[in-house]
Amino acid sequence: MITIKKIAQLANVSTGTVDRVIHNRGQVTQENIDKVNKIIEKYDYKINIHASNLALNKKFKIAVCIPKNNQLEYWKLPIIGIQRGAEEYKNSGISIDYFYYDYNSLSFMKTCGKLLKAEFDGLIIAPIFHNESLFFLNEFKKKNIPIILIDSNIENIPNRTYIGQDAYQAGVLSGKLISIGLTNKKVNLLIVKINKEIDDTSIYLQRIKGFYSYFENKIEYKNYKFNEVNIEQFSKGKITKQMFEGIDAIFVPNSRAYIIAEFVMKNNIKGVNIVGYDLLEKNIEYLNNGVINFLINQNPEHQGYLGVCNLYKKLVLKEEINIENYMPLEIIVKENYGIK
Amino acid sequence: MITIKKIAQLANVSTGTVDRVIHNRGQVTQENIDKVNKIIEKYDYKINIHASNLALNKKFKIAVCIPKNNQLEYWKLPIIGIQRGAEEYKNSGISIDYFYYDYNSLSFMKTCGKLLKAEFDGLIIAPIFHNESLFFLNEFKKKNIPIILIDSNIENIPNRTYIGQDAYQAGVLSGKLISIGLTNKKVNLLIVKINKEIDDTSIYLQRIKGFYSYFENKIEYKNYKFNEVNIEQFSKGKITKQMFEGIDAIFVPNSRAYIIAEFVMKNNIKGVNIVGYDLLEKNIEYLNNGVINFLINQNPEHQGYLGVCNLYKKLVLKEEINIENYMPLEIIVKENYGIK
DNA sequence: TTGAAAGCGCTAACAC
DNA sequence: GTGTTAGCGCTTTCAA
Repeated sequence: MITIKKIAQLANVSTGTVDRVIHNRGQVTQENIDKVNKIIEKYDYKINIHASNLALNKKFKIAVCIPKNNQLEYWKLPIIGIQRGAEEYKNSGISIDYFYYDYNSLSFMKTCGKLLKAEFDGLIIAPIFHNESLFFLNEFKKKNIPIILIDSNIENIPNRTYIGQDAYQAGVLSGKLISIGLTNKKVNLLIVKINKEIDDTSIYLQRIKGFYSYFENKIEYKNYKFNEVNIEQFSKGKITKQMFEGIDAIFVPNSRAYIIAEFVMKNNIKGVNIVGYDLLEKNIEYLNNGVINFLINQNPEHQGYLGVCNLYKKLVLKEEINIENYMPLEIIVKENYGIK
Repeated sequence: MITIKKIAQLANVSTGTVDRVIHNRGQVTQENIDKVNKIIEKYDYKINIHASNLALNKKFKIAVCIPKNNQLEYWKLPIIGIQRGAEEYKNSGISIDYFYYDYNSLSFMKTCGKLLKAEFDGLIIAPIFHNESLFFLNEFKKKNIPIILIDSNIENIPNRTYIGQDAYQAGVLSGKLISIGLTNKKVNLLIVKINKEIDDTSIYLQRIKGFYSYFENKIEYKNYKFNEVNIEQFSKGKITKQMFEGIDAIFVPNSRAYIIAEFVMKNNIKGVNIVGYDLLEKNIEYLNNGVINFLINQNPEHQGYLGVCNLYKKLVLKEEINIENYMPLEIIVKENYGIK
């Protein structure tokens, strides 16, 4: 392994000059630039990361901006992953600051405002609210730091990294899963949209789009009928038994399938397939007792962990990172849940 | 962040003494040991990995011992993952030496013999052959280096790391998958064992065990009948049409489901569910045209990648690594194949 | 049993 | 434009 010192000797220049060439700091004649680059190439010089980081003696601060997790079970999971990553890389100069927001756009914007004033070297953010995110991400860009989006994707942000599900494809898959085992001549599907105040997050809409697309232009599904109902999350009373009359299968495009499963179980409704998302405790409960057939997991814990790993790679190892990291679409049934 | 120098000042000793305490090198009075440890604790001293590695100036060699991949499509995949890891950590002093073996126990032992004489700091090995592996792993242990098993597990080796599938549970899952959509009163299942010369690898046997266990003691499956056939891999002629008479579903406990799928398709046999393992090209082909219903993926690429990551963590970052890393049991259907 | 000091390879400030 | 050099924090050798 050749070092800067050796390169300097071979090129008849000083280590300072070699360093300037390597980092494009300018102030070197073209002649010397060429000389040094030739040697670098010839001997396949690779920077010694340890020496570099020691000399830089820089600590890296990562800001994490995601929903508060004390109310939302789902959002505990990315945190767990992030903490695992933090633990792993703490001796390499990585530290983490958390910026939580409540699950509404106002709080999101406030937190982003704080973030604008803060100092950090990398950002992991769950950009739940599309337009607001678009605005702030463009602001953050000016800080010229690596930005990692988890959970929700925002395109059109140059040079950002996305870690999460391909929401559209996740919808397609749910279409497949829901149609497994449906052998009736006529099939009635129910899509249940269980919303918070605003839940037009792009993930949600794309899943529904993907779901429908699965059935498009396939003759074997020409007798499928699709019904949609909207339910407010906190008014379970609005769920009625008649919604389920004649229904063969139910698709819940967010993590709240357990609300439907609960109703189905209590009212002893038989023979409906339920497909939903995310491994919340209650979802798992109904998966285990057979009310929910399939859950699609987007591995939020791993998303968080990968977020930290990617920033470690970028900041410490100085490597390029992928622009897009889609999580595998994990199909979860009772028998493969919890295998680590 | 406190440094060794500061600790030395605070304890009124030299940096050498602090270093001796930190690394338990002995040659220090109990009094000084206590003094230094107290300060370390008080200020939560963490070693600076970069400085440490720079001073050690050590390069780490990883030996990789897996089947040759020019004939075996499957074994290309761990290599891809390993190469990805190698690329990622090459500037941190990690390099990789490959030791390939042919898929038979003699070649495996020969290669292990070479390995015994070689010098390296960490080992990634696919211990396909159980007894042979048991012997050699115990020999490798004497080198006192971290050992990572991928693909196949060997228990009873103290302090080794396993990265791979929980084969038993993978069998259980295939039981579940095969019974999806089977609504007949009487069900005939066929287990097709397609063997190489010796294919009593533990993975294979455990999958079959897990498969049967899924149906045990469940009344809803009391009308299931199980049939087994053995086929030599290279004598496809032995597959006969009558094997499939009255059969509702077929379980192939290794990666060769495509052989059955091919026969089923050519002979226009309808209405059998096929469940198999691994995303070989041919398996995917039959998954895509609907002959194979489910494939269970054990993510061999990721196994390789994780192997390198784990050794990086252990050797470079000096962190403890998990003893067991089970891959999630990925259920693959057409709609979620290839999402990265 | 201890301390002093050189050196790992790179960075960056400073002097020329 | 270029060279010199101190210093990042740790390891290890050597002398005491």
